Order: sequence, then structure tokens, then C-alpha cells
Amino acid sequence: MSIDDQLCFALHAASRAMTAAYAPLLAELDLTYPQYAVMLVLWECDGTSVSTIGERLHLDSATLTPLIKRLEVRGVVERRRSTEDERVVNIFLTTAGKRLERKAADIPRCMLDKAKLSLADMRALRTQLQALTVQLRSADS
Amino acid sequence: MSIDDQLCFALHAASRAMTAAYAPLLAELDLTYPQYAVMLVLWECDGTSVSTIGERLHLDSATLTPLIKRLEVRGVVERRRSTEDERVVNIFLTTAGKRLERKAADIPRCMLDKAKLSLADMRALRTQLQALTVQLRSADS
DNA sequence: CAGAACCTAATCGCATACGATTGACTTGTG
DNA sequence: CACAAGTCAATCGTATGCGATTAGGTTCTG
Repeated sequence: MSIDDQLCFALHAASRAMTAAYAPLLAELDLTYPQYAVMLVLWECDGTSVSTIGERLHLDSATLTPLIKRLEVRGVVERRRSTEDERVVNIFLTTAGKRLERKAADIPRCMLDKAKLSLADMRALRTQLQALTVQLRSADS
Repeated sequence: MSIDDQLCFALHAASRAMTAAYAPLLAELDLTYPQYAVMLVLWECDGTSVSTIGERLHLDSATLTPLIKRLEVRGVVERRRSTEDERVVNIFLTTAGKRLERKAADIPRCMLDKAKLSLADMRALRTQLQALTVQLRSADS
């Protein structure tokens, strides 16, 4: 069985191609792709805790802590220890972080253009990938 | 637009879930997923140069050189400078490396099982992803 | 033939990912 | 209350990825 016949390579290659395609758009926001992902979570729900962001993106603190610290250095988020539960660290958007949301608004459409996909095709592919992800995660057991 | 609505996340998440699903299978071969990818290239064509492996997997020497050195330490490949062109480094399978191919033979089928995909569904999804990859790469310009 | 242009792998720096562990804090239980 | 168990973020170590640069080697060209 050749490499190109295997789904895993197609998936891995597509994921990297997608990240590379995002790079020039995100460069204007001075964000990397995973940083953009975290910002999307925060734009949706400001003040989210590290662990909740992790659940949302399926990333753990080993990845998120340094990533969010870089976002903090960039000045787009602020880390604040929760007063109710001192274990928890909530992440808040700064003014600059909130302002960035408007600049990022066009990115999804730009990407659809780059991918030359209709909204319907994108949704179909997305749904298949989500189902695959669920299936692969459950297969861990 | 929510995170979960975006293709990029579905793609990224699926790719990581796939890598994670491979991990236990590959652990028996003492290989990581990208190392397995390189081995597949070599099982297909022993003695391939670093740059050709790179073209096949769309990886550059910054990724491949250290990865292949780890494969060399593992004892499954051997790096040999080409005599015709001293710039080129060809990668050859060792006896252990060749032996590993049989142990790896079941992996693609195991993965299909884990993904609960029929061969036809897998092929359809793979084809879509390959088309997307081509499209995204061409959009760089 | 000499030097420019090019090619190839290696190296450096930075940013993910993730398994494993740790330290601080909170909760559950006797 | 005391202490075991659990939770959360941080940290450490290892392995990708990739942009940029470098060191050799090869080829092209005047």
C-alpha cells in the first residue's frame, strides 16, 4: 500500500497545507494558527479558563500555558488567577485583543476562496472530518 | 462564526486524532508517526535521497535531517553520502529496517477499523483531502 | 578556466504538541 | 477537623514543522 493511498497522509498533508495557507493572513494579525484558535475561543467567550480552552480545542496545559503566555506578551490577552478558585487561571481579552476580532473577520471567507470550496462542500467535508475525529477518539479505549 | 463551524479546526483536530490513534500501533514498532511516514517511503524505494523523501512528504531538510538521524540511532536506516554527487545523502534500510516492514503491514487495516470507515468511504475522503491540499498549495502564489 | 548561480543537507531559532510529573489548591470522607 | 483524593496550571523532556541561513559541492557561462 503506497503512501498516497493512505488517509493519514492526506489528512496530515491537508492540515499542514491549511496552516500554511492561513499563515499569510494571520501574519497581518501577528498571530500563529494555534494562537488564532485560542483567540476565537476568547472572542466567543471572554474570560474562559485554561482548562475550558483546552477542552474546546483538545489541547492540554503543556501546550496552552506557553502559547497563552506568548499571547500575553503580544498584549492581546491578560491572565488572571480566579479569586473563587485559586487553581484556575482565566484568560481575558485586552482592548487590543478585542479590536483584533474585526481585523480577523474576513479570514474564514478568504480561506474558503483559497480552498475553492463552496460553503456546502466545506460543510460536508467538515462534518465528515468531525465524525472521523469522534470515531478516532473513541477508539482509544 | 464559531470555531466548530470552521473547516480548519476540523482538519487540525482530525489530523491530531489520527496521529494519536496511530501512536499505540506504532509504539510496537518504536516509531513515531512521521518516522513511520519516512519508513513507508523507504520501503517503497530503498536508498531514496533526503530531498526526494522531502518532495514525497512535503517536508524539508530542517525536519527530515534530525528525524532521519533518530531513525539511524534506532538502527533502522543508514545514511550514506552519494558518490556521484557529494551533496546528496541517500537513506538505506538496515536489515532491522527491512524486517520492520512485515510488522507494519497490518497498520493500515487496523486504522480503517479504528476509523470505522469502509474502504470506499476512506478513498472518497482521501480524494477530497488531496484535492483540497493541491488547491491550498497553489493558492500560495 | 574562473566565478556566478544553483543545489543539497545541515543548522539555528521559534512555536506547537503531548506524555509525565509537580506544586498549589479544593473537595470529599471519616 | 485532618487527610486522602482529585483538580488545575505549570514545568520538563522529546519530537515535529518551518523560515532563514550556512557550508559544501555542482553546473552553467562568459
